[in-house]
Amino acid sequence: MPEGPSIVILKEALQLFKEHKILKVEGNSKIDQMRLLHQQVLDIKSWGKHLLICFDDFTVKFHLLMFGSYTVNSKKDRVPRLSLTFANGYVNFYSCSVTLLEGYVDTLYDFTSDVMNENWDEKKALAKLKKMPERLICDALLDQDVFAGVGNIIKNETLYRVGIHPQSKVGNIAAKKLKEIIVEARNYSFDFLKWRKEFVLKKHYLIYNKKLCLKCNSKITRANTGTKNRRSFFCEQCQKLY
DNA sequence: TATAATGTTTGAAC
DNA sequence: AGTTCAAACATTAT
Repeated sequence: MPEGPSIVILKEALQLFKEHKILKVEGNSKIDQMRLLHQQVLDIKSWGKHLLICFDDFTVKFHLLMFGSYTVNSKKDRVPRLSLTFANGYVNFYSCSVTLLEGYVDTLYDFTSDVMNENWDEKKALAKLKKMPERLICDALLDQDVFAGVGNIIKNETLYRVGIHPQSKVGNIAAKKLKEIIVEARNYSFDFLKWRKEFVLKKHYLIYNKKLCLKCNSKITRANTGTKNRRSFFCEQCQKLY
């Protein structure tokens, strides 16, 4: 469910509630639910893996973490974390993190660091990478301050596409190559979005969960890498270690 | 059926 | 006081 492109799909699914008033709030979330009641939704946005329901002086942030889910105009057989009812339908969120942030959304988020956002800024991403020469690229790609929205699947697929070993040190990668990674992280994220919408994401994996390299037919290495210790799939032949 | 997985925050331990 | 790391949360496909 929860890498950036999936949250874009969620955001799009909720646009019908924009400018509508909340008629009912339910769920086991500990946030001050009454704060939302009778309020008008001004906007519904996403930033990386965050879904943001925006009101004039506060913002409700949803993070689906690993297992979160949602339904629109239908319900699951368990208590939702939060349920919002409008005149034209309702949305339920399950097993996710919900936080109420004070202030209007644009004062809280920098959308230039969201790979899915129209204001994504490659140059800022490059500048941030240059400040972390000791980090491994597998960790840097998962850093939400640099690549908001990139998750473990996007990380692996991006690195395979650009031919870079996940355990390469950022400082050892030439700026030109870093730019390629930055461009491809966004490119692949949009491919992910398109394929996810068509329910064909998995069949387009080139490396994630694969056994053999599609380019050279050698065995794909699977290992937990970086300080984040997340699963990496890579081809020792086709992905250069810097 | 047991396991592992698209993620992040928290707080204990050092 | 700063860093590190395990625990917690929670669902579903294999």
